[in-house]
Amino acid sequence: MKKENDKQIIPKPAIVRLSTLSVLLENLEEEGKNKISSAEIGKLLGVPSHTIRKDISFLQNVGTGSGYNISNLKDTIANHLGFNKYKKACIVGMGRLGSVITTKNGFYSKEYSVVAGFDINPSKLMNKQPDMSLYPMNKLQDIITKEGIKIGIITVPQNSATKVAYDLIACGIKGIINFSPVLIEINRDDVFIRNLFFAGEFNILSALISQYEKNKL
Amino acid sequence: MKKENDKQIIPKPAIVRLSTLSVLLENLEEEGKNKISSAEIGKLLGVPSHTIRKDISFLQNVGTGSGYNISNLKDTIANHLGFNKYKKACIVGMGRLGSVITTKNGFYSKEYSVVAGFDINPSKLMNKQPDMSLYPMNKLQDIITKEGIKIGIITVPQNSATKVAYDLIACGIKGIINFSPVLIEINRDDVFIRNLFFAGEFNILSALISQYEKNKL
DNA sequence: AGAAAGTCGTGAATTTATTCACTGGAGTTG
DNA sequence: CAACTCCAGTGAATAAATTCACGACTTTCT
Repeated sequence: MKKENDKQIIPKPAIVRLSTLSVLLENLEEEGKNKISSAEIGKLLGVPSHTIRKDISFLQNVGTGSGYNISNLKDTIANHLGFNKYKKACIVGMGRLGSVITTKNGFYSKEYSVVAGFDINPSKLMNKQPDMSLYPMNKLQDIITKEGIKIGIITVPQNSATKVAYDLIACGIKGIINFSPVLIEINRDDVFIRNLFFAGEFNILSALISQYEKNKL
Repeated sequence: MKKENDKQIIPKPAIVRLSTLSVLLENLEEEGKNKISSAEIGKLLGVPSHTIRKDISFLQNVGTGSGYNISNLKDTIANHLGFNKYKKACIVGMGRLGSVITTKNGFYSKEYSVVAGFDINPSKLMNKQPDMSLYPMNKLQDIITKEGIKIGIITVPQNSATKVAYDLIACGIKGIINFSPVLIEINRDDVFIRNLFFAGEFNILSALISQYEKNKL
């Protein structure tokens, strides 16, 4: 019932599940719910309850003996996984996609904020968004440094995505959400990229469905 | 050098890597490149070369002894993973996000097509897109059945996302790309969901960066 | 208060995925 | 054409992640 060595490594799949779980907890909290069991969480995440308990056990004890207090659990995950350290992001590419995902609506993150937007095209910089400043590309280094931004979003066309990624990394960005359908080659292990291109997601679903069909025979 | 039992199961992480690889190959092919080695692929995907070779070995032999022919490899992956079976998708929620991701630009998939869009709000159905038909929600079953659609995209607000998901599944959809920040509970193993909500991605990056910082000490 | 039902936490067992290490084919060079 | 280099494929070893099984704590019910 104790945990001394805090440097224990958490399996990457567990990190991903816990990160997703956190979004769920945020919503449940807003709905006024305050308690949840590992079995309920498991159903929502599509994994068995023991996987959830194991994941949470990499953090610290937080269960009450009868379910988890949602608010506590959410805070424990955030603290332990370091969500609170990197809350600001910037986005490069203020075209339609860039504008939409930085508009504060139901799809915008409640916990993070995109504080700066960049574009090569000065006319795009007129798409003023509240709570967000727009800059030309030559301000990249300045703003990222000044604001201490560690996460960048790439919504530029394919042909410039790689260059943008390298620029961001050179400015100290450590995490990238990439919507452009190109893979970015990086030779360092301190920078993380999440590729969200739709073609890839289609492929994955298609493959999973096919595998299921094939294996059930 | 042979592979009889085609029902061998492919590790899920391998499926995801191969699905992503396919997008990469598509791009390289367009650029006129026609050969690539496992080492090069590995750098782009951020994994070691032997992982790539192993992944590809779950398919069938396709290497030439000196690298892979890009076009062959792409076709082998597509055939083996069944990409060709499910090329049509539909989308529910024709708001700004829905409109943007179905606009045929650099972010739109080249290999798949969203053939139908649905929305509760009839006024949204005026956002006419070329190559895509828009319908009210009561046409869901009709169109999905008629077109044989197996993949659905959810871009509706949180409060209706779950219901939409269940409707889609009831209509025979087997794969869902969900942009709404809610987790959808499903009790069947033949339906797959990819959650692309941004808050989750932020959390994941934030956690990965923090873990790196912590473990490197 | 005692019994029963529900739930978490966790070391150990098991399963799954990755990495290793080596074989042999393919292209290249002198 | 012989020697060399590069690279894919793969069974076996290793590492990682998941699952199991059970002890301990909570709440509920009679």
